[in-house]
Amino acid sequence: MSLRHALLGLLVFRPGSGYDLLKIFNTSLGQVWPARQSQVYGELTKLDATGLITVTDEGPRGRKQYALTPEGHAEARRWLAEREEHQPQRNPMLLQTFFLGLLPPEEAVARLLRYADTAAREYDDLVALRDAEPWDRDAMAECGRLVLEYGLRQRALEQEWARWAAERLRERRLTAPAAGQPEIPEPA
Amino acid sequence: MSLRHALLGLLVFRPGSGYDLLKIFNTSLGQVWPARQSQVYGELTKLDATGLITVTDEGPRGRKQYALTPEGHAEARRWLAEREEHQPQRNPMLLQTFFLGLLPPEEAVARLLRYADTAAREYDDLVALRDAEPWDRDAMAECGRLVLEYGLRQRALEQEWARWAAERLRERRLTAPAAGQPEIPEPA
DNA sequence: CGCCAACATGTCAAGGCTGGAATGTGGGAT
DNA sequence: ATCCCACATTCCAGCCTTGACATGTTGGCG
Repeated sequence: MSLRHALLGLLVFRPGSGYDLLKIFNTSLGQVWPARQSQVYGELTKLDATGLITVTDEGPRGRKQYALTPEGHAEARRWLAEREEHQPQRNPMLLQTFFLGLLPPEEAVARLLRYADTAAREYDDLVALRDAEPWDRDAMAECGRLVLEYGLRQRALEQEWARWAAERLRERRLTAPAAGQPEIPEPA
Repeated sequence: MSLRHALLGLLVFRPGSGYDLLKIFNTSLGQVWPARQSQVYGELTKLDATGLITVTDEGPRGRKQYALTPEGHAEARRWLAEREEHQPQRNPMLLQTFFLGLLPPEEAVARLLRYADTAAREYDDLVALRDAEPWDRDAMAECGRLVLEYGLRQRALEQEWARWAAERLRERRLTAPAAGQPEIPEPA
């Protein structure tokens, strides 16, 4: 339930409307904590009802500007101090990798190499982003830079790993031909 | 909705009961796709209702052994061939990192160094696992090894990144004292 | 002046996931 | 013979998330 805390965190910096917050989710924050429109508006309503945030201003198109209440500020502080133990992440790519042995070896290798390519492309995108943005505007940008760096390294890792895995599978195919296990071949 | 496919994938190798499958989720598979008991049993029931799996044997304590039907096999094949685009992962650690600028610098640095320590410990655990297991039993173990390697590299990355980030924050604290942004200090 | 892209919010059904509770059986160790 | 742990399943309330649909406004450009 950390969407709540992401919103509170953003509101510490400055008050904003659902629309404002949403824009942040669609760019930077969404890279580490995706959230849809309906979810953001819904959560804001709840947060308001709970008294953690409050409407401080109403603008043109029914715009409602939210800001933290003292309770909200306290909750943000509490959350930030808290240690969240990190549980395993759901990773579709690794899930498929787990079952890659069910594909014919050439296909499995090809798949891994495609992963590598994708990662390489994403890496380049992030590099471009890194070089385009001014990262010393404020504390949030400062930390955004840290998170971006993580993404960068992650993509590099993904690429190297996928190439390593492909190589390993290829070798295995040559030395140990058939491990006598079920496969999923082409459909008849 | 990939829990469904994880189950189908496992059942390609050998038939099994909910209990059997659950054990796999609690160890290897759960590292890339966590699932609780209630979810596994629920999904098996649905899968059975859909006709993708079927009960092939009933054992002692109401044990039901499931196996793939031809449709289930086809669906597993379909899924494995499919390219799932990977959307951003929710990452609680990075979410907190994003807001680390709200903490006093020393605390932020300490936090990052704790992340590094955790990652280091997890790394060691995975190394132990790597050296304990025989990874050439079958195709599933083979690929499990690939996934483990990913976890290994991931932990190494996390550690290095966290140290890098801590160092960067520390430097910044010395050169550019206050960025004139809101902070969350100690409670009064 | 008219139009459109951006602004701005609300609502809902359906499905996924969590966490807990409830229930009962059987094999092996003592 | 007994006991206990591992085996084994079912159900549920409640929250989170997704993906749509629905609706209306306004500032600025041509």
